Amino acid sequence: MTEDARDEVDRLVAAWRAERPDLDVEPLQVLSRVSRLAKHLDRARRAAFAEHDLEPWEFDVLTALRRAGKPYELSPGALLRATLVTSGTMTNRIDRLAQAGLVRRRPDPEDRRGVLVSLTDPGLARVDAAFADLLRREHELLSGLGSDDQRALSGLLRTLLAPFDSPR
Amino acid sequence: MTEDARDEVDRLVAAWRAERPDLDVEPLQVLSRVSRLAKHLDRARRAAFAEHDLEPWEFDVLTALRRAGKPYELSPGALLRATLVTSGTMTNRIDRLAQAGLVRRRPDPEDRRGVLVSLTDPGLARVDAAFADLLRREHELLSGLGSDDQRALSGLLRTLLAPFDSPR
DNA sequence: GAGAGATATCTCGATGTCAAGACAGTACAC
DNA sequence: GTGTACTGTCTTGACATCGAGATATCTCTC
Repeated sequence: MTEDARDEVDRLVAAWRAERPDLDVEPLQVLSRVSRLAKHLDRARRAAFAEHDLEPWEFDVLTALRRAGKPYELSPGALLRATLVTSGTMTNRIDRLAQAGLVRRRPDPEDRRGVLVSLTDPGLARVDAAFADLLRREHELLSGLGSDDQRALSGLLRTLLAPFDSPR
Repeated sequence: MTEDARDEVDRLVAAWRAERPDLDVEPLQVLSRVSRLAKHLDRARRAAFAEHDLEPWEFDVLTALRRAGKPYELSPGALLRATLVTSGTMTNRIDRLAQAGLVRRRPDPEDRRGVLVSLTDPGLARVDAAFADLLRREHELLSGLGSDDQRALSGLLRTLLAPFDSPR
């Protein structure tokens, strides 16, 4: 029934049970772990990118362009949908990346409201190096789980994520 | 071999496989989902708290105090460890919560460097209302998973989290 | 082909966070 | 007891983000 506290969330849940035995705090077992893990991942990513002189936000934009394939070009709108930030933020990000010489902006020839953002050669090199490094580190973070467990985990997470991604 | 794209991460992984077939991008199946889910959860939480006139950061501090039990009092240092923010951020948060009348600061009688922060009565009422509401919504978010799946998921997440929480 | 509404991007002000460092007080060894 | 290292909190300045609104362009209906 009562498990040992193995991580911070176990302690957190135990504390809630003591204080509010009337509430069902089971959801925290999953969702608090997701939030806390994401916070730790952010920090790990920040450390990984520091070696390549990239901020996490820079990496996010550059990888979206990299994934698009040649000619590594997307609209700001597509980029903000890929990165879950607001339009003001994306404008700002593109400005700074362009200033750093990692991306380039040009008017969309097919839509005069629009703009197209593409990777420069230095941008491509940087993102490829940082991505390889990130994968190496993430592989390590997951070394505590066998591949069956990893598959199970990603499947469960997909179920939770689906209602956010698909609907609408 | 090839699965249908069921969420954004499936699409993301498929795009990477097409662009960089030389890399093992499996870690993204787990870790990108964790990050994206956390981002969506943040938004959901923000919406839930808005009804109680609380920001997520306010909620985080107030719940840490609430969990501590009577007299709902902790040092800033304990609070920042509980919330994973830096000391400057915590000072700022406490200032604003005190100004809003939700917490109170007093000198630590046992350590003259120290300070103790405690919930006021309005603070206690607000956090209890918001927490009950949050649990209701989180329960709903998890309704796609049976209780066995939830247990499996929290177990797997605990394994990933443990190295961050326990080791020194 | 004119008008209404939708879309794409950018601007601007407010805000929360972090990192680094300042400062006061404590603990421990000698 | 004195000196040194450590701890707990706060200050400051830089910065990334958001939200709301502005502008220009496109699309669709009539």
